[in-house]
Amino acid sequence: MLKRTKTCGELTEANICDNVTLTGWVAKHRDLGGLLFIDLRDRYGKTQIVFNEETYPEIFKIARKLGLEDVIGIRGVVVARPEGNVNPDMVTGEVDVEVTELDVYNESAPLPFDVNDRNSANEDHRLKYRYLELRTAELQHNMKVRHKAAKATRDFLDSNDYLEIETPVLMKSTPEGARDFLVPSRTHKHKFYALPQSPQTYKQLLMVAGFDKYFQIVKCFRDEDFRADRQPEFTQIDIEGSFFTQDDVMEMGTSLVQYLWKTVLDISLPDSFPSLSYHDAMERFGSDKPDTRLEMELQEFSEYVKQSEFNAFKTVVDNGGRVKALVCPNNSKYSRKVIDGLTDYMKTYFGAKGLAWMKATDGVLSGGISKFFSEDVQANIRKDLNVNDGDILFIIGDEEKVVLNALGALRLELAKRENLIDENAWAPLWVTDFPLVEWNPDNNCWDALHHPFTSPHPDDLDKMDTDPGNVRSLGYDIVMNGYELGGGSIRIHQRELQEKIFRLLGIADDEANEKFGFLMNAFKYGAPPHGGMAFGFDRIVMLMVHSSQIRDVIAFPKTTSAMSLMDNSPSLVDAVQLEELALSLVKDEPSD
RNA sequence: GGGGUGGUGGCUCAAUUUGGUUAGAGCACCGGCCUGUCACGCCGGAUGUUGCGAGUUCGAGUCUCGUCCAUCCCGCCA
Repeated sequence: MLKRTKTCGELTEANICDNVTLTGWVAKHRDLGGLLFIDLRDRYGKTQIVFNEETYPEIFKIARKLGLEDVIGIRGVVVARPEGNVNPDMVTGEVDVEVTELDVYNESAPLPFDVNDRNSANEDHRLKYRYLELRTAELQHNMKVRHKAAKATRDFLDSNDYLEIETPVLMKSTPEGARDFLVPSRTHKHKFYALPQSPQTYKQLLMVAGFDKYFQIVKCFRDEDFRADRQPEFTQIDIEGSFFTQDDVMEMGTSLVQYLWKTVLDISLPDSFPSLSYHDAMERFGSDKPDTRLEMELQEFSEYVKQSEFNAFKTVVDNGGRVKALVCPNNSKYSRKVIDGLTDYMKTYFGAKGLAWMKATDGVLSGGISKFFSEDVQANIRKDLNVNDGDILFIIGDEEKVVLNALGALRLELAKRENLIDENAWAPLWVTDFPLVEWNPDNNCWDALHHPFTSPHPDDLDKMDTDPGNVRSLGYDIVMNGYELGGGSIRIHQRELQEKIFRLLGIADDEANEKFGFLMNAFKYGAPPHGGMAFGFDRIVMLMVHSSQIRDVIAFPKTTSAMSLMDNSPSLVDAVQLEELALSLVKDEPSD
């Protein structure tokens, strides 16, 4: 085998006359008759190699048969390209390698798609041949960025005295939170491990063990339904520290994100990130992960409703509901048909009962529900909400949750339509003061908003028994461009408080003991106050490469139905395997 | 669990307002020509169970129903 002396991405005119050996893939083949050009590609770039029938007829004959993606090695001489034939678009465009020796290592079958063009096939097809898609320039780049981000993470945390400690992948199943992936135990029949949804309990135990600064870049697994930014297995940067306050964690998280963006992208993020309470984020942006690259905010509208004749909204306000509005430019684009489309979107996905609107033109509000508002009220609306001619107001009235949720989604939809988001901007922020628990009307119980180990806010402890819905937690999320990059909390480190929370969440004492007894026990033996957070590593890299799908930054991702199209997993297993595990399959119930 | 979009040679797409000859084109592949190409060019060739299954019809890529897969979204994801 020819051992390469150079890569395909480094030869320049400085190398002219050098004898070099290159290895790589045939990326392009241009046969001019007695002269043949091949673009040879490896991880580092492309180099044009030349075969000449006159000088090396034997080699030429073989080279002529080469096809796309054949793997070859060549020895040759670096020569300057003739005048006028330099390719300024290629790093190596000033030189050719005239081939004097050729080895063919592997001939490629006709390709399922063009690896020079990621758009040359549908995604399911590319996923089936993911190892080919990974040859594309885009995915090669994404994997490099992912590597750099992982290395920068380790460098940063290492230099701040964090220890990377691995935790088990086979662990105890807990039904709280997301659905677990289960792994049957052979040696303990009828028992199962679970794959971790996160190493949460382990890292807390590491705090008890005295590893006061821990981190891990770790795979996590959640068996829920998937999205463009959610895969069944994903990677977290998991971090925890002892004697940390919320500010300590947020400071560390800010520094890490700044370091990552600086190191990987050479981008300087602001010295400090803005911080919004959950309440303000919901009121102003209709989201707990607001995209603050966009200024448009939800505006209070109940006052004007009270002064109007619009009974549908008046009833909403009288019944304790909310009415809020968005002001959007370019009202001429919003024909009846377009507005109907938006209304459908609001109704179908966000439970809104409708979408009211008014247009501002020639100094008045017109159309939609404008006739229900007197001239004076209209004037106030225009002044207070800063409405200009050419704007359109969208208004939703409903119970609070629906209003905020729907308008939050509409805000993003309008931003997309109006192109209001600067794609090159970075808008990091913290969201704090999350509610500790949330009422679950289906099961008639309180659910932890973050997780059951999150500490309540010390100022709200007195409300724990009387008004749990208004107890804030010491939980926080970090948000970037409308994506939740990560989140965490100060944890409970006292057995008594933890027991109290479990009871609030409707987890009986013996159940809590069975599931989390090991953690509660650990708290008996000197547990330091501690807290931390976890970042969605895939999402960080996704944002860094300006993608909107984490599949783009995972080497071998799964589909939205959690299948791997390349190796066809999940798949059936042998009866023998099942027998060993003491498992038997239930016949599929006919659906419906 | 629900909604939207899509599925036609190896790949990307096309096939004129419910339908009508032999389902076309580009890329890739095979053969031939071509000594400065870099989206090389030119000539020729091979390639189709229109995702799958029913139905309507004299006739279905096209219409109806079901189903599978992909994708985006809602629910879900402590």
